[in-house]
Amino acid sequence: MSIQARKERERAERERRIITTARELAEAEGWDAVTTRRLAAEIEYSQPVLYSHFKGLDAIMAVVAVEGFAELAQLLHEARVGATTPEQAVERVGRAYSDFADAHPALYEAMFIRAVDLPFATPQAPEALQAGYGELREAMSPLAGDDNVDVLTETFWGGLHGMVTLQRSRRLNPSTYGACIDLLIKRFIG
Amino acid sequence: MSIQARKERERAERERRIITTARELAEAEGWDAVTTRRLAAEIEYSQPVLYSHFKGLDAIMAVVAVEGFAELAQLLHEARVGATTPEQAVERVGRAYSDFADAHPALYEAMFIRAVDLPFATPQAPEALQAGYGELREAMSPLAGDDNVDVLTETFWGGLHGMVTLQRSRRLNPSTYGACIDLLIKRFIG
DNA sequence: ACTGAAATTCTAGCACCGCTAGCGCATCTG
DNA sequence: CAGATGCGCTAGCGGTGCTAGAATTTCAGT
Repeated sequence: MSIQARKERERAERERRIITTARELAEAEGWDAVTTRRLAAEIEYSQPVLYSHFKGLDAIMAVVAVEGFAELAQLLHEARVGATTPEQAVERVGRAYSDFADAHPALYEAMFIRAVDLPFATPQAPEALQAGYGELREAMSPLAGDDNVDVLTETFWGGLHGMVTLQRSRRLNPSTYGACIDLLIKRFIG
Repeated sequence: MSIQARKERERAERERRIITTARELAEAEGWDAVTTRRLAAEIEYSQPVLYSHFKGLDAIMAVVAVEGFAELAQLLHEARVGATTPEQAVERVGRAYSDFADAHPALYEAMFIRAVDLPFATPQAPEALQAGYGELREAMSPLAGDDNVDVLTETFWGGLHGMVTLQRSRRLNPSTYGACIDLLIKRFIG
């Protein structure tokens, strides 16, 4: 059975290489540069090999997205537990979200702009995604008051997402972006 | 000069037909269905004709987007002037924006998600776009208080845009979407 | 150790994309 | 009526995601 174990291990390694190569390529040159031919050349296999691991290019992007969900969830968690007041928690979480989007634009794109075939607001959603949402929710919860916590969480998330996407597509005045994030947070703390 | 006038008129009509066909096709089947071959077939000319009118497919989408800016600006204006209080103005404008996005998803996509080659937060931006922003700004202005009006306007816009885009890509719980819009507006009125 | 079977990887190709060079025809000018 | 001009066409380039089927490698049974 050792020989089969080796093959499985090598196959898993190749799959990892596909994913990390896709992510690196996307972060370096954007998702448009991540083509099946390019990816295949990069891992030094032929195109059809990709399809023995994934259903298609979208599925590869989805796996990268899930990786991103995990990293974001971790960052949001650290931001939240590092706060001393509920208000500070919201502020830190909001800033962590915005910073993450700025630091990893391609990753953010896979997570929240492209890759529609992932389930989102359901129990079938990836665990890491639910964890990230949970961090946001946990931060908002003490400040909900009469408002429904999920509505509040989704709205705050929507606000952050909107700022992030308008900023990244150069639709906002760049010089006021920071002030906008500040104001958004203020409106959800008050 | 009458013969040349006729030719110019016919050429302008053909250009209009390209634009309206692109928009109709996009609204009916999404922008992915708007290909040069499809568009050419629809207007009953060959592909290269498109390039005698526009630099490329992106330019066609940009023209559709500008059309959308004008329509949105008109809707926002009507919403704003139909209000009796500053708070109601913000509420009506916010709802008009969200309703517009829901009613014309492909148009909204061209305006605020794709088509990056249009100038946005500068004086070179299309007039209709500036007009739309102006309506938003006018609505927010009375409620700015100590906050910078442009920062407030961009932030409110960002919030709306975020809700709209997360909703359209099915990343939100559909049953709470309305409540989220309500809450967002409330947070910017209070 | 050798041969047939099974699994794996490759080459080659499909149908499509945006875009363009350059030919042929229709129209206008002298 | 001949030549020049401009317009729309056919055909093609290099690219895309994806796949059928050949070829190679690896395994299993005698």
